Amino acid sequence: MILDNPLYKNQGIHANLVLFTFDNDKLKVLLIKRTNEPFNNMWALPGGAVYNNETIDEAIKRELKEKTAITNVEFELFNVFSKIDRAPDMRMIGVGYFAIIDKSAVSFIKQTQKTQDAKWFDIDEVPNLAYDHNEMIDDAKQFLKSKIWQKGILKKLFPQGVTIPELYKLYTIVLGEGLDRRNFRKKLLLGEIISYSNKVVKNKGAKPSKLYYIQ
Amino acid sequence: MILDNPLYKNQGIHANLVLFTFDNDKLKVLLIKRTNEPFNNMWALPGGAVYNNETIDEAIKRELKEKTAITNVEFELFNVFSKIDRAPDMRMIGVGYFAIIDKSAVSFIKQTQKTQDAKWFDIDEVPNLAYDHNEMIDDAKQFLKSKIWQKGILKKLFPQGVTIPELYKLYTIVLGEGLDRRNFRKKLLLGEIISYSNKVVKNKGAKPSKLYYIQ
DNA sequence: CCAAAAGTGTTATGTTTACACCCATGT
DNA sequence: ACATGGGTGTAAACATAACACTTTTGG
Repeated sequence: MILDNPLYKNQGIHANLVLFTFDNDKLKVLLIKRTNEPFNNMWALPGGAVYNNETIDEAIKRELKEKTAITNVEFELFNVFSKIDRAPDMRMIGVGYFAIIDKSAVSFIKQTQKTQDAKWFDIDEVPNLAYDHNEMIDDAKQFLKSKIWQKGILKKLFPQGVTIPELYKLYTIVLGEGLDRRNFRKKLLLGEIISYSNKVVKNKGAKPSKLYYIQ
Repeated sequence: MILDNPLYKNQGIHANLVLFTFDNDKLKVLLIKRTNEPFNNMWALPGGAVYNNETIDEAIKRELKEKTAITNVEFELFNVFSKIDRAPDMRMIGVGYFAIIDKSAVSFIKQTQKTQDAKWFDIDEVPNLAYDHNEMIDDAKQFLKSKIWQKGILKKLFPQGVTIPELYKLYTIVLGEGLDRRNFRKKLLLGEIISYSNKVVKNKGAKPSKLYYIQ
């Protein structure tokens, strides 16, 4: 009976992933250049319509693999988007997922078939995107804010270790200015979030930074 | 083109609301007795299929009003459910919303047309429900746990004031045993969550409880 | 030698935890 | 009078906030 009712007909579900990384002191987001209508040739978030034979989680994994060759990403729901006209042609509900991975995935993407279509954009240089994907990214940034003190996020971002100044830049971008550098360091160390690796990283014209591992 | 692809055909979206209240020292959830197939005569969460001419938020409001006459409820997304067979007949994605309201809404429901169909169930006495609604409720309980210290929740639950023992029972149910009564009181008062009303509430065979307002 | 950026410690304030006895009421 | 359940305070541990000078390096 539902099938006959125009109020319910022709609906679909989009699964989209806002995938962040932190590279070269910039917060970046992965975008794909579309090669189909609608929004052909526009940049968009990775993702697409959910198949009938898969869960939304599976759809995200499939789409990400197809379009970027990235696998083994853990992601998390952050919001659902249901404006009536968010997609042309058809009523599509958008389900937004959040993930963050380390910058070594940058080169990984470049090895895929669709290399020319996938690119990391600085979060401040995101162009106009297909659908409501700009809105999704804004929302995901807020979500990141609420999760940034979780060790899990840091482990995913810095599996090879990190310096405190590098972390400080990340937190400044995500949370905004105004963090005290000394208290920041104390929180990371006393809170047992990082531990010293006995290595240092050289800096041009300045004292070397100590390298820490995420605990 | 999407319309012709069996992988995408005949999908729909369910919006469901897990509506909690706290009444008579019990955490309760609102259920509706279904009067249509599928799952005719089974208890279920309020909600239903999202129309093409409304957002999911609007669908929740409409369904709740239709089935319980309750309006002006603030709700929040807590999860999305996408198991392939969660609905018979058709592929339906379920979007779960959370809300909590004060117990005076109990009588409100009884004044509606569908009174015999809507009932508050003690959270420990929820029967087998239609669809995956038991799973949704379990999930919403977890969500409540993460929000229970927010003043907004308490304001919605106790607009007419509350005693500390009553709050203590709520927190014990939601968070589990093991809260220290004196520290609990201190947190509420020093944290400026509640403030004394100069009224008391009588207790049988025991000292009266002070009544507090949520600040 | 100097500019740039990283490293470092103390004090005060607020928050959380642990813990046990007295008080008002109804029967 | 007594059982029931509500009310109350203090000290220790821990977390957060405010605040400025010294050290290492490259040019």
